[in-house]
Amino acid sequence: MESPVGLRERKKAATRQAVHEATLRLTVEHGFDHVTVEAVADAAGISRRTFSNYFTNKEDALLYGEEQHIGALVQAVRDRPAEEPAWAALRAAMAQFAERMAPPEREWAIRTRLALRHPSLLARQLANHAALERDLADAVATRATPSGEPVRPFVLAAAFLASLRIAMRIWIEEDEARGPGAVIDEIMEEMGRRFT
Amino acid sequence: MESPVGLRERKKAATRQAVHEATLRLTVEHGFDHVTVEAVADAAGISRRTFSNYFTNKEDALLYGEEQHIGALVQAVRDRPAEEPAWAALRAAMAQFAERMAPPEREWAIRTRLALRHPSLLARQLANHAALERDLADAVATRATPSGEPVRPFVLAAAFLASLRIAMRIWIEEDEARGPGAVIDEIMEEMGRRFT
DNA sequence: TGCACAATGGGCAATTTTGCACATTGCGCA
DNA sequence: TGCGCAATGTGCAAAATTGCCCATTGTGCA
Repeated sequence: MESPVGLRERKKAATRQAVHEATLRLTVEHGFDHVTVEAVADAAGISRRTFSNYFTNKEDALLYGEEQHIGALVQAVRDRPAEEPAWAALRAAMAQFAERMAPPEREWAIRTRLALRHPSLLARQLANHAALERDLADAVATRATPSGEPVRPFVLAAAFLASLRIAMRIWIEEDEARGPGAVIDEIMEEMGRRFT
Repeated sequence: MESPVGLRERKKAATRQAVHEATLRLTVEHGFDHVTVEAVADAAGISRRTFSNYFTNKEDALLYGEEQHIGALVQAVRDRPAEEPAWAALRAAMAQFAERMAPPEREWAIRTRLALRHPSLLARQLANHAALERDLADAVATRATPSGEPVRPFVLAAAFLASLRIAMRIWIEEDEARGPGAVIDEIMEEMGRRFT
């Protein structure tokens, strides 16, 4: 499945991930402004200087995970069989993508959202989101849709991402003890009726 | 208490310790001859080449822990108050030395002893033991003893180490659920009556 | 208002780790 | 008995990490 990556690259990836996670954890715990690069470096077991070798600043380190997820999701869509209809491909990619990551905990999800709501991060997140929407539209552009107008892929991608956001919001707000995947399924199902 | 060691040195020490522990664990599990340097390096998360940067061979890596303990014990004796009598210093050093390391588990101790009983290790262990005896004798040479003949320090050190070996043997063989420290105390007490 | 100071970004050299090549050694098996 | 091969030790260059440096920026306090 994976290409035979050497020790060097594996360690680099592990360090990058560790730095990202340390940044996220400390930010959720203390707030973005109260976390220093030095504290992150300490938590990740590297020097402050080495932090700079991996990320140019805290924002990069913090959003790295999200950007990874975005890339992975887009790739998952691209990897779906070419003949699969657009909406089905999006849902299937989401499903196999979701099962690859640890099930998020409600409390943590809430705190993370709060932590990420920070001025110096918003612009970047907006841009990421736009890029994701564009890439998803790209990835399903050649697939079958109910009617098949040229503009449709963008609408599809937007609807898909909107469903995702809505599902997360509902999951966070509701009391039921079900995972986010279940809510996502529900909303996707509802939204999907309009696009299949 | 500790000198302000930098990140670099701390990491080096950690790696060296990790390599040693990986060597010990794999040796106990599979036997000295069935453990390759490569396997040790993998288990320690470093490359085979880096192993060579820390130890010249498996023997070194395996006996590193023991040699560390030896050094620590000798140092502990040296750190005792100068006016403390010889045997008391040895016992006190042993006590404070023992409480610094994790309480060994019987099964593990047995396996370790067996694993270390290997031709290519024996000579080195003998030498280490002799050195320890010499260093301990040195460390108590200036201290008060019951009669104070010049040769006495060597006898003292030998008796001390013999007590240690006997205590370990008894501890390994007996069924009682007490730690090795208790047995050591008992034997030291008995042996000590002849030297105080 | 201006200064002291912490945080940061990045240049640079020293040190460490890695990957690779090559020679040597010891052992099992044809 | 001799060959094939895995394991090992080591030289070397590339890459990564660290420590130390200094300039810049932002902030709180005198």
